[in-house]
Amino acid sequence: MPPPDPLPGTAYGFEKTANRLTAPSDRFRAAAHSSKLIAGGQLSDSVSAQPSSPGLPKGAFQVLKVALPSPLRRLFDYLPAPRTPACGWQPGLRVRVPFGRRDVVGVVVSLASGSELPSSQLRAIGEALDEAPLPSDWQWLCQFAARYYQHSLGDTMQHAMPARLRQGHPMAGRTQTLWLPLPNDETALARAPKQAELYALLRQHPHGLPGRAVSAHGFTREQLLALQKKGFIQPQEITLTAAQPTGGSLLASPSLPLNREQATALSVLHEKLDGYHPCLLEGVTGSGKTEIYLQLIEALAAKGKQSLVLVPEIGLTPQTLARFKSRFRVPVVALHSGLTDPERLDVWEAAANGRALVIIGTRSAIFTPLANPGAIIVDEEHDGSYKQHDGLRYHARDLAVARAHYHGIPLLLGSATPSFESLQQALTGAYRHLRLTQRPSRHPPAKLELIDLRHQRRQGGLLPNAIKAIKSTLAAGKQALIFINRRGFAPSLACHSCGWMAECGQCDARMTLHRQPPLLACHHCDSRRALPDACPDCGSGDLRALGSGTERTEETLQGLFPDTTVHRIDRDSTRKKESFEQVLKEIQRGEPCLLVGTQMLAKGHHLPHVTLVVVVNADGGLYAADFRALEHSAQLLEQVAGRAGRAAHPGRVLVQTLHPDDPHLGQLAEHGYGALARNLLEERRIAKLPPFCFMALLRVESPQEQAALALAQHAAQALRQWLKNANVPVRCLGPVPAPMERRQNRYHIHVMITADKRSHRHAAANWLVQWLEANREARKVRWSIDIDPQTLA
DNA sequence: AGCACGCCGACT
DNA sequence: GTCGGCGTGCTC
Repeated sequence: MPPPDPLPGTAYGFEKTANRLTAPSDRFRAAAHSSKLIAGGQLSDSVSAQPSSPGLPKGAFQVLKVALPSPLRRLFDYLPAPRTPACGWQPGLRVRVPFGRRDVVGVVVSLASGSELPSSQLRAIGEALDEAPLPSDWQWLCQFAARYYQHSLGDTMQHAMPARLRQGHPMAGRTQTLWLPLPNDETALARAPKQAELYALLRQHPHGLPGRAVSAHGFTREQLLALQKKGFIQPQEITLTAAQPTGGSLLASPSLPLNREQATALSVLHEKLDGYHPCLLEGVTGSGKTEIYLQLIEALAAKGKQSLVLVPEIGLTPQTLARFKSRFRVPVVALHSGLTDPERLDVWEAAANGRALVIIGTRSAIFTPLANPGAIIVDEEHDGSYKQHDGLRYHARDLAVARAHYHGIPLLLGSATPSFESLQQALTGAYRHLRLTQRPSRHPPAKLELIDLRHQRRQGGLLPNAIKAIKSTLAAGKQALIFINRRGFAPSLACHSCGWMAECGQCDARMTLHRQPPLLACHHCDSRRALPDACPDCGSGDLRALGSGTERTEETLQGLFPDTTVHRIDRDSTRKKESFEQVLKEIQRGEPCLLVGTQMLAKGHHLPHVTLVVVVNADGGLYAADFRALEHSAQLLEQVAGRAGRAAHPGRVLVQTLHPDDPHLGQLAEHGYGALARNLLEERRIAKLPPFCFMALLRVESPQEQAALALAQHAAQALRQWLKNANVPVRCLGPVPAPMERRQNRYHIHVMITADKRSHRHAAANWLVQWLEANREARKVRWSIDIDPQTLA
């Protein structure tokens, strides 16, 4: 049976709680039904939080609907715990409940007067974990994300809260024991030399030392307790906070002077610091986008408002952080992978209660609650790391749009190479469009020089002309960056006698040849194999490496330039923590050297001494099946090219290609990303591809190809039937095998859904998910739905 | 997702 | 005789 009403608001009792979760701004109420919420189109009613009649149920409620950490897309009814929390029962309370035969942490979503189940089947909440609900903006965002991405609300909430809260730890700030010295007669410690030593140490710290520092000095807990017993010291519990308010002026260091473009952009932003104002800041590499962010943050901080800054995964470097922290005297906190769980909770709390004025983080930071939201800034908004590729498959940039709208605050999307979604919004005027075209160095961005790979000998993937250019760059005392998008020594190993190729046993992929250490590795699963001495098929010893990866190019260059340092920078070479930072520091010192690396090098890093960039092969995205491949490839090329000549020296960018006549590549080389992007947008419009349509992708996977295919087929069939009957204008394609059908011995099948309107796509995706949840066959096969998929792989 | 229950194969 | 494989089903 098809599920009931797939259109607005059946899941999660959403309407019931929406009234408690509506935006603080009145503007939101007015706009809720008509505004463009997410890049690229109208927000459907069915996705928004609908303001509804206020108030809790009139009669005495009897049950609490709780979101639990489970993939099940529904809420569970519970009776109240014996003890009522200080705030009374209300949505947003974290609770511990019995679930099956274990105890789990959940969040109360709504109160109801009764349950569909007889009360004899209901269990009581174990306890409320907090005395006040979780922040309402956080609740709203979880609700929104769960609905928009068709994900379990409980699971979404688990994902969106810090691990400590997920595990049921109390919200109260982290405490630490400080040991304070008391005045006493130390001669009494003559017979306890260790204790005397410890006492002396603490005397030097009249404000106390934390226990950890004491043990770091080599003292034991027993010694501390002995001293306490004798009245020499006393412990003090203090609450640690991520951000201590700091007095005095806002800025720790002065703002930088702005050029005219920057000043114009900033004054436009300053005009509207209140209300939802989405804005695309399209600025070429080195045009000073960060300075705009900093001065916008400054203006908001002056009014006591918080700024949430999202940066790409690899963008959250100590340097970026230092730049923000050293500018402001106000509390700046960062959410990065290096934090411990308690530290993360600290940051969360500091943001939730308004103590932290600047919050910087990667993708998941979009779920940080804000007490006084001022603006959301998404740096490098086109970056792929904003999209989560498993579980809750959210796009942090899109949630940022939704959130800025909800709060009624400005949204600033910055990029040198904007995503087509954001660019289209800017071109239609839905977003304000600010452009920065000047670089402080006054050099125009280096043009790409295409060089023909066909019919030419190459060494380590490099053409003679490229090698010549590298040579003269080194001779001039500069650095060159060689960009290859392939790790390892060579992308494959082949037998020249019989044509055998090293293939992964678990994936439809070739194995990559590595030299350090020597082995064959699959880059799509974790399988690796020893290097064969001879061809496993024909026994020939004539095995050859095909193509070049970073290792091979590094080796070739080291051979060609034995007196020059060659740094290889990829996931393999920088596996050890800190080593990347170390190498970057050395590079920034400016000795002539060569950098060979993957994407890691392409993005964001300041490499002032690089004057030559060589792209070993630009063809990766040119003729790929994925309709976004060209967009991503153009972004990457433009970003790499931006590494050349950032400081006082003009740069060159050599792009090796098998298709020097390709019109897209030609346009990128001649007129830059902006021109190509605008052109490709027209192609997308004609082909009715995003951002001119809305997609959802059903992925089905199973170790048995037939099982995956059968489910996908039945799902597609059922959906088509429903679309026809309900007269919903949505297209359904497939099932088709995924581009790499077999990965880790699992077969991947896709069904694609496209619609002209977001609301129609939402209705179809929602129906499909409910059909799958109710389907027995679907329980045996793994499936997931990807809303706004970024890649079709 | 967990975590049971349940019914068939090789082992102390 | 049991330990344990993963199929099936449930969680308010």
